[in-house]
Amino acid sequence: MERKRINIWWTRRDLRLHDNQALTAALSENADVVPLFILDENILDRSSPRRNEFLFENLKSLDTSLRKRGSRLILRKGKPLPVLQQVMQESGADAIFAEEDYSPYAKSRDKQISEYLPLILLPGLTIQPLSTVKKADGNPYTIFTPYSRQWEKIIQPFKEFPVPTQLGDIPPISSEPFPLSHPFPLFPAGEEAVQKRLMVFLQDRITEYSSQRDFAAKEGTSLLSPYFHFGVLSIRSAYQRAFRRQNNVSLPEEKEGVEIWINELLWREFFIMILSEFPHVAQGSFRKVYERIPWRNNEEEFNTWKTGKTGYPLVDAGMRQLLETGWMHNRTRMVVASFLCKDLLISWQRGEAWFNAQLLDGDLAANNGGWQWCAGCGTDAAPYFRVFNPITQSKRFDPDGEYIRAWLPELENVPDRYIHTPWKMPYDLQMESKCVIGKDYPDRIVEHAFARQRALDAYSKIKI
DNA sequence: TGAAATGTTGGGGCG
DNA sequence: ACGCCCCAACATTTC
Repeated sequence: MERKRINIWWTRRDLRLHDNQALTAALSENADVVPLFILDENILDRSSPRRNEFLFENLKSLDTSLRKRGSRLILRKGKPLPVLQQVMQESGADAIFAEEDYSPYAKSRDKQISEYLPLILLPGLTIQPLSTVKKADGNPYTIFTPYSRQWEKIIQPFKEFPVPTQLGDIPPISSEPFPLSHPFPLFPAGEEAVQKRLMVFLQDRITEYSSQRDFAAKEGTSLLSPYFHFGVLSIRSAYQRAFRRQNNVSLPEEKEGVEIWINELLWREFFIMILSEFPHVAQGSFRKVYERIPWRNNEEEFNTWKTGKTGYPLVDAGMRQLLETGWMHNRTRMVVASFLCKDLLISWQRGEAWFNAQLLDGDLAANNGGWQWCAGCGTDAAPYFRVFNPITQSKRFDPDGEYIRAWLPELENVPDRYIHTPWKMPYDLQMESKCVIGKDYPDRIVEHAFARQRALDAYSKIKI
């Protein structure tokens, strides 16, 4: 009798059992599957302790789901190639199945492994495989709008891959213990939790996404990004369900909410494509000329930005939300990024590195794309003269100062009238609100009108 | 997915 | 009735 096939399901950024093409392929021909995750120092050391913990939480959850199906997650530490060689040998596996990842490190890693081992890559990191969305001449898009039009034109209805009911026997091989980690109150780990979150969002909030998403204090966004980063939630499932939801709402503003949310998924896909096609963006500006911006890079000012002590309430609230929770509202991300690049003239790469060190959803493609967009040096970038006014943004998107007060307790008693501009408070009111400027809350690090002009001057110097 | 500066229009107050 | 001024509201241009 012929021996049963054994396949390794090497999970990397697809920590899920639902809609998983790589896992489905590993299970074909009735094979036994060895679920494997490799703790790769190349990645873990360059990531952040907090994001690693979030990863570990999700690994534990994946292990639990696998155990319910008579399997388990094998955890190994080390460099991927030798680890895979070892596990192949120990388990007698025939092939390795994994979801394709388009980031530079992942591509070179997988290419090297393919030279030695039967590694089969399958799509799933994006809604459509990257290679399908190209310009008529075969070149990649570099501008979002035509890219998204083409994307929508060629997308076909698809079936989600079902959750496997059982994964076969696992050979008696060893596994590392799971590293210590703690739960994140805002982002409960695991597929079950995220499925529920998606359902609630689609049911209750997505139709108001267009009108609510920019208000920093509200829960107007989906809060799904950390799950998308690790593939705990399938981007395809999320897209498909949102798309179906769009077809059963009737009011135009509700349709718009869904449409705009789907558009955000396409931005993600766009930036993954950009990083894949133009990997030099990980090293510097997409457009070379922007390497010449005369950044000031003042270390002290960079520190006040990181710790949320710039004296601009909305900026500081955002930075403290990031520091405390590992997440920041998207509107504030744009505001703090504009403030760093334009008002402080500190290199977008410094900001990118800090975000990457703090964010649970920190993702090279999206983070890099977002920062280059804000700095105005990217593919489909904001024009260099687009400088956010931190006060105007504050009044517009946190009108009652609810978000500001949530993250800046020292402004708790500042009256509404001064919540966006506490430095304008008369001294006796500062005393009364227990918020003396320069003592309880810092004075502005720089005056915006001056900083704006300075940024315009600096940027215009490098114009061709 | 901006903001500020500048230009235009139109209504109301007023001599 | 008329012209003039002021200014808000909106539109356009510029950075």
